[in-house]
Amino acid sequence: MSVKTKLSETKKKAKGFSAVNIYETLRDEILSLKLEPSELVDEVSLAKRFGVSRSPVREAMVRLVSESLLQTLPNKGTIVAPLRIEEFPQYVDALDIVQRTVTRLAAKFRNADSLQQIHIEQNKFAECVKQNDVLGMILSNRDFHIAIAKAGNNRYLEQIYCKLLDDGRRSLRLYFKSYDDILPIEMSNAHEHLIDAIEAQDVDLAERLASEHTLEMQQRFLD
Amino acid sequence: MSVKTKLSETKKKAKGFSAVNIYETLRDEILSLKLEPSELVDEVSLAKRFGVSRSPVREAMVRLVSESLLQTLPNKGTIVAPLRIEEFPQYVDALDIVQRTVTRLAAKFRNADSLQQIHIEQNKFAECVKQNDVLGMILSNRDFHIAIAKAGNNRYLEQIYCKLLDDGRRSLRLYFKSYDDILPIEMSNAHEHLIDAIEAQDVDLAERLASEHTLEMQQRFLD
DNA sequence: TGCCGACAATTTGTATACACTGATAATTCT
DNA sequence: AGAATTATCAGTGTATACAAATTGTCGGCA
Repeated sequence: MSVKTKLSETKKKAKGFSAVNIYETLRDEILSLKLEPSELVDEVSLAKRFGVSRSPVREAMVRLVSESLLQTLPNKGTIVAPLRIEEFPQYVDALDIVQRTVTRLAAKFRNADSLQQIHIEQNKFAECVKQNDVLGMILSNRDFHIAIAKAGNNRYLEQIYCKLLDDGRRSLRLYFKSYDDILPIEMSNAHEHLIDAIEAQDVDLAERLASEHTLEMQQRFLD
Repeated sequence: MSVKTKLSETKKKAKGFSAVNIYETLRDEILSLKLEPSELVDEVSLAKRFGVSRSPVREAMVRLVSESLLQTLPNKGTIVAPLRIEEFPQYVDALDIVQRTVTRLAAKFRNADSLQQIHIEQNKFAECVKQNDVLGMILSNRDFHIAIAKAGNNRYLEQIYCKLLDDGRRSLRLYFKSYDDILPIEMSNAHEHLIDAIEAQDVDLAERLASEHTLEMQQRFLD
């Protein structure tokens, strides 16, 4: 919502706007499960929907395929990448490792700027939880952890972490959907503790809290 | 070389062949520094070079941009992603962490199949070193480590690791170029020791050797 | 000489037309 | 009726034509 309005208000149609717009819209719809996993998407309908030709649609789709958010079945069409819940344990293992690493680095290298940014994101997150805004919560949770990763001062790890977090958005969405999108208010607490550890530069505690945060999520998911 | 011939021999022009072919060719040329960092590439020359229209070229380029191997300067053209050597320490840090993790996992979960695959890749690597084939060595070094990652049984980490290794191919190429492409014969030894540790399921030793392997490379690079 | 404006050239972004391929439906033959 | 064959179709892959935007250049003029 925010991205779309911001861009479309600045200029109705800058040169390379369509493709990016379509890409971001589709990506968001895939990650928020507005488009269901394994759902068929085809170029002509999307072109009609966005009021453009197939070219920009195709460009967006190529990008999404290269990010494994779409999947082309040769001579059968293109589908939203299936959500393989059986891979969830593997996913959590990977996330845990990377999350511990970046959080530890954050505790080591955080400075005034990055700490402030982390606080800002945490406030957004808390607000979403309070208002029971699931989609917003999932997004701001991601942004919160990315702010931490940025504090760790390693672009490569940050990027890896970002991709992993985005990969997990669909699973999170699925999880909360199964609970009628009701958010437990105490969700913010874990984040607060994490911030404290980072602020105090207690690297070991930060890493442990990050790990517990992940494993707790996994525990809740497996039911 | 091998990829191109293999594909073109199977079918002269299968349906979606051009775009993939162009993508793989360009990707290989970028990672092997046949295309220089920051070099300008434009769609029409590539289309002429590959004897196709702009469409498949564009598709390939979109993919490469999304993988950060190309970079589009708005209204100025597209260039090969610059090689930021100042980011090399960050890169090595990230690689070290991931490499230690996947190698440790490999030592834990390796089985007969994966061990055999690791041996096969190591043999290829040794052969390249013996013949002083730098490009082949860089590739088979990557394949060797990926074989190890596969043994670790985590698709997510494997993918992350693969991307990191590919990102490093240009730096490696640059390094050996500066030494007139002469390979030290003892390069295979480190790999052999690593294999032994994995075979013996000595997770700590495997992790330590992996780390030493990385740091040694970093040391040699910084001169 | 130095500055300004128009115009040409380059390059990307988008639209559209055509071709090919595999799948499914329809039809025919036994 | 059942199997095989043909026809149709949906969808993507590729080619080409056109539009938009920016850079640089060239001429003119103070």
